[in-house]
Amino acid sequence: MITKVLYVEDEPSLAQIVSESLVSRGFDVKVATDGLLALDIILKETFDICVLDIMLPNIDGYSLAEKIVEKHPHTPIIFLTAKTQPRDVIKGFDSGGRDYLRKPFSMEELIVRIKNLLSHSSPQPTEPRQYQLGSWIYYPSSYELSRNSITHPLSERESRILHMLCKHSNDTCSRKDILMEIWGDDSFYNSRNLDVYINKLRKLFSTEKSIEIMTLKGVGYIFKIRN
Amino acid sequence: MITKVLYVEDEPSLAQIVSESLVSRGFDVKVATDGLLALDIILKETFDICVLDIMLPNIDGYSLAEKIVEKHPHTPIIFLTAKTQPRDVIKGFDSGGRDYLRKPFSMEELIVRIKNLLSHSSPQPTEPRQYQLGSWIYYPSSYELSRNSITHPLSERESRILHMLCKHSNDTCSRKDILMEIWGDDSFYNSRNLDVYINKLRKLFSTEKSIEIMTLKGVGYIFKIRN
DNA sequence: TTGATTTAAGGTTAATAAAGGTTAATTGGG
DNA sequence: CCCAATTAACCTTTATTAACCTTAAATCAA
Repeated sequence: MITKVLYVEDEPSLAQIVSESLVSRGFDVKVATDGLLALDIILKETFDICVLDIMLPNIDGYSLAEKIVEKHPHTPIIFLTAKTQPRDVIKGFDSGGRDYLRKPFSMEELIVRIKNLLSHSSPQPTEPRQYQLGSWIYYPSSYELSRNSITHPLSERESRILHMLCKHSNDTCSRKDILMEIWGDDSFYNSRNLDVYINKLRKLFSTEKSIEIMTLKGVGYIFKIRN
Repeated sequence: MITKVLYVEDEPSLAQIVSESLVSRGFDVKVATDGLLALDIILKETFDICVLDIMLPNIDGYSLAEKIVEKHPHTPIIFLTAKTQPRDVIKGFDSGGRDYLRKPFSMEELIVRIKNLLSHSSPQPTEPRQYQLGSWIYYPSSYELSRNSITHPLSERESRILHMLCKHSNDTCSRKDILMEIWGDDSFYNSRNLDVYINKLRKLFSTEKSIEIMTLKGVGYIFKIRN
């Protein structure tokens, strides 16, 4: 498989030479020349690895790294920068970087470090397009459940909550995380809103012996799927 | 858990200062001053991470790295060396290194790179997924006990306390540790809360002759499992 | 030294508080 | 008006606190 690299560097001549060099070695490189542009790209596309300069227009590399980790925790990030102080290196690792290479650098070294990270980073767990939930099949993208060629549409809330439970099936899914993810706010903590949806989902799966939404009081839920 | 570091460096003054610095940060450091000695050590002991100089008496760091990878493929290796040429770096990664730091280096940077490798390459010591407790089987991840195909769900508190007892079965488990682990606070020391749960667990296992939660007054509990 | 007494640690049970469940009514945007 | 989303009212379960009891180690008296 071809490796997709996001390379963020604001100095055009450097950007071009490094990018060409990576392409010539078989990488599929996307170059962004400023932080805000890079942010747009990472929200839309996924990459196998990101190579970031730190001093960038609009958003610095550290903040960019944090955003990347937030969205794709398994994508390794290498900083490539003229900042050579230990505290910069530490900041780089703290913001989620997995390697830090000082300018000037050798292209050979960059390549070998990229390969090192790629070969030792856990492969991105690819998100399934559908989930087998007992006798139902759940399609998150179309907000529906189907069984024996009949489909049951889910509302937006129902589907997003179910999707979140599916992504963490057989593992704890905290009430707070669900509230933050679905409503972007956990001051809902006292509201019964989430409970209403859990109740709906439980009713939906009430006939499925292998499916259970278990409550962990004070913590959250476990969506149990037995085989 | 304390992190065991093997540090191989033939220059005594550097070896001492780096080793002291690692120890002061809570690492358990073993220093070897030549390659052959280091080889002996890695054949007998296991480490969480190895930090290697390259130019060493008897066996060079690259060969040592290869030996380490052969025996413990998951133990990350950092090279720490005065050799600064790109081809040396490449050789380092080729021989199984996972990072390469040039001398002179900052102690802070070494620490942060060690932590980075440890946090991204830990094949966690696999913990049992189930425990045989008399005629019950306990599944910590699903918060349930099962016996003869009937399952008994445990509440969050019940399960976490039982899990902790299981992890230390036939060994003392201090009251304070349980309070800290479950409630994150041992000012509960005077509260009867933990006792209430111990009481529930005892009732659960009251019919099991081979299981006993024994009290060590002023200390804690021993969860005895006889075979 | 020995047996009684004190006392701190833990055990037991019930009551209370907090978190969550359920159902129905209300809200608010197409 | 319709329907998903939310709020409200009330119910159930689990966690915590309270009150009182038991036990065993430590202290004390003879």
